[in-house]
Amino acid sequence: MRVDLLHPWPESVAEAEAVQELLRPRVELTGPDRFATVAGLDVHYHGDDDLSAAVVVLDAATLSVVEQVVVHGKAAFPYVPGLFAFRELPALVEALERLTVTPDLLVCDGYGLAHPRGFGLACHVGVLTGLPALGVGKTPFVGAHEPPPPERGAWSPIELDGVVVGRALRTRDGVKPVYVSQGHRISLETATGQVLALTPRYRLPEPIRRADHLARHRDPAARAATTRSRATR
DNA sequence: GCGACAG
DNA sequence: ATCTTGTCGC
Repeated sequence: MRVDLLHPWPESVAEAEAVQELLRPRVELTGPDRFATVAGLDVHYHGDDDLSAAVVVLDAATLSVVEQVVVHGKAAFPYVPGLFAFRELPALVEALERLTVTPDLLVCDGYGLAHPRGFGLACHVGVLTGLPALGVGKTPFVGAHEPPPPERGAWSPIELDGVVVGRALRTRDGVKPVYVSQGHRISLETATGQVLALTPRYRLPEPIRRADHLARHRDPAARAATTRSRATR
């Protein structure tokens, strides 16, 4: 698939924030509620700057892998809270461009609307691709919420300045919730339903788990070398 | 063995 | 965020 960056790459914090403000109005909060294929996106860091970005496309009904891509690159921006997306976006975009299929929904590791400027990674990736996108965070990052009841499927709203920007969602009985927010072209209700449907077994949705594993174990030779040197030590 | 969790 | 070690449990 083809992806346009839509803006020059920011050289400063101020420019990056301006890009977010510029693109935020393009976010759409409604969209389809059925998806045949779903892609998980994740990035794994090796040291300070080197990273691997993985995209794994699953059949939404069976959760079997349709296609997967991993690319290696460098972080494209310093780490600044709220500007996290700029570190990973170029590598993720390159991985998406190498796909031969176009997924119907992007499941991002991180936040979407639940973000200080309402434009987290899931919104950014969604706007660049034009595809429905949602974000799943592993830790509470912004906003306030009550802990949801302990049963799988239970949720509580995440509020920022009195506005609901996401949900703390229990995907397994008695296990820490995940934090779901809209990225692009999806309702919060649909995003919640999709996360549950994509999480039959573990805490995190299957597409994200697959992408995490792919990014983490990108190079079996390098991993074997690391294991050997640790054993020698 | 893999995943959650401690901290 | 990551790494490392151990325990519990499916």
